[in-house]
Amino acid sequence: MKPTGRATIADVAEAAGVSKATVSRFLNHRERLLSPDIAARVEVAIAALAYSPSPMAQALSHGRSRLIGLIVADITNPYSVAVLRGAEKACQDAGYLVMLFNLGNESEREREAIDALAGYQVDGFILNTLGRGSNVVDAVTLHGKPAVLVDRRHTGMHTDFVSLDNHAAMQVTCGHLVEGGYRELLYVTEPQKGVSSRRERTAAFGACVAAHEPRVAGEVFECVEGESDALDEALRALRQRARRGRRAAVVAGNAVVTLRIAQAMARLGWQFGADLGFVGFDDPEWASLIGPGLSTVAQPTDAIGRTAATCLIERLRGLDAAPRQLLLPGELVVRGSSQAL
Amino acid sequence: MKPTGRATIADVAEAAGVSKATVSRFLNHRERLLSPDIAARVEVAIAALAYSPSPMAQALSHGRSRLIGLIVADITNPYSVAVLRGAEKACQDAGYLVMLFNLGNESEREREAIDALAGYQVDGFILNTLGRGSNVVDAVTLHGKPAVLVDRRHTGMHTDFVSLDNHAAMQVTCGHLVEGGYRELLYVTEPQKGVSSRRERTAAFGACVAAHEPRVAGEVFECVEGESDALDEALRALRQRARRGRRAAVVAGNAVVTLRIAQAMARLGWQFGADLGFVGFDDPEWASLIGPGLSTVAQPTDAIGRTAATCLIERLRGLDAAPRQLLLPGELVVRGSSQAL
DNA sequence: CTGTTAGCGCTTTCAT
DNA sequence: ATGAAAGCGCTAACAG
Repeated sequence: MKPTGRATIADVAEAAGVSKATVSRFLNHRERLLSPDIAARVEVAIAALAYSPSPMAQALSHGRSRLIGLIVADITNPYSVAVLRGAEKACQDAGYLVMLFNLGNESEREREAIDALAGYQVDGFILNTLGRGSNVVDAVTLHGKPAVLVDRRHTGMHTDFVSLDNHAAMQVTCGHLVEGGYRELLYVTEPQKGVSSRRERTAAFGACVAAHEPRVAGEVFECVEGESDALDEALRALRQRARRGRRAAVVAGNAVVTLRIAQAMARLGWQFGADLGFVGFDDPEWASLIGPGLSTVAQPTDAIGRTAATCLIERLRGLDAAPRQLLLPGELVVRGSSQAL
Repeated sequence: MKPTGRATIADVAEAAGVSKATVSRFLNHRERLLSPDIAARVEVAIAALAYSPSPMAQALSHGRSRLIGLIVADITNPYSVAVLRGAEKACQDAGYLVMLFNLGNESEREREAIDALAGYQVDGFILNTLGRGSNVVDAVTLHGKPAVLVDRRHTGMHTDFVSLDNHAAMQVTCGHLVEGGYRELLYVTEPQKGVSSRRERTAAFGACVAAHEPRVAGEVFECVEGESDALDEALRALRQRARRGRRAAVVAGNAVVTLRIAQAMARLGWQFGADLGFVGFDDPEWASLIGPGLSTVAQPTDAIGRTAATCLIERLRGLDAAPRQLLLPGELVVRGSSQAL
């Protein structure tokens, strides 16, 4: 047995009585430039030896790895995982394997991640990263590989971009609340910093409120990790404002915030819907379990991941169009927490 | 510019005025067999060219890839993700990269996954797979790579194994319930099939009940996906039995079942604790939000992943001990759903 | 100590 | 249509 235990292209060549080049041609150009009888002999030999080519060697020689590098800001985030899942599926279907790099929320590691992945000759990148310092731009373009951004834009980055249609989703959400009689709205987001999705959603919220003014009033609260007192206070203030017949509702900017608000309400002993309207972004599995049910904006995470992978693979196959923006629609799932009066 | 854009070992060699072999030695054997002045020259050249070796080429030549293949039965499962996270961290710390393969619950793909990963010369495997048909055994040993199993054993597989200490965890759980006055216990699990963790937990439950007999009675219910009626019925039956002063409690075998039971209770309009005691396995984020709080057995998922990776890396570094079994302790988190009377 | 030489497994001109 | 040979970037004998 060979050191690796696996048959090599040389073994197949010998078994078939042809040259390595011929076997390689059979692999890559199939029927195109091979006489049928030779092709048949090679095919038999391959089957007999259970040969399968080494992607590593192929990558080294041909420059392609059939690998896609996926960089995720925080794999703890269910949203990221859901996207990852969709992307991974699409990649596998297209014959690509995913190499995963988790930043664990340490944005400094972005560069490291890209370099590491590039070292393995990944054919392209799917990036769902922090995006504060956009040094990614250089890093990626430096390696000359195509990339697609998910959920978070990088200013000045000339690539495909896939994300929830934040503006439309927010519009539906606010519309639903206003229609249900809610007049005092509070939007809670994680600190916006440079994260584009957070800024877009916040901006969209502002626009929606503006569109309904002066019937409706809206505020934004940045919810910092660990400072739950501040959140409680913000909720209390919201409820104060609601007193004179204007129902109040809170809108959460993402899954993390949704959870924090739910925890805050539990601390305060309030009921969703009854004491305060509530719509969460992202649709956690527990949304239907809690109180009268939690209304949410569900993201098409699987489709987002899938779309991102598909975009990238199209580029890898040579598509040379202008950078695309794919905004997928969210779905407002109405449950008890935002019921009309 | 070179085709890849990156400097190669040859470039460095030329810049330093030495041979490629010397550069390679500098990389791999550092100070050992190099004269200080040459080493210095190489070091300068490397820095000047921002050279970093191609892991691909190294893998091809030296047989090592610094890659670890991680196969996961279902990345949708938060447990798997948590483990993945821990493992990925430990791998990165040790200079390894993770190649992820998600089976998406299709056990047939196990073989495909192993072969694909082996093709990329992964140095070893971390397996959290289905384990019904243990053809994995052959596949892995065939490629002659070390592997560590997480959560699920494969009978006859001669490798390290990392998991929750199911027996101890179940013992604590049942002890807690019995002490709290619960006498009619129902253990709900997904269909056991060949999955070792499910069988172990079920067996442990049986043993615990036996230890408390005849004071305590216990039953096991296999909860099939989609057949929620059957689950409702089982819960009703449990409550029937509880009537004559014997409090009843249900124990969930994993996170999926925990969720299903919570949903069933919502359907039935029952309250945890009050109407029925409840302890879940795995500690979902919503455990504290629902009703009086859901008691759970929290798994040390991060430690499990970390330990698995560490085990594997030790093997890669040459450790040649007998297969180890690392059972990590769970933690019973008591909340309102299993309160004593 | 250092350079030379051969591969690792595959693709790809360039001849034939 | 097929084979021979060079080379992808690196490591590992083998010589000096």
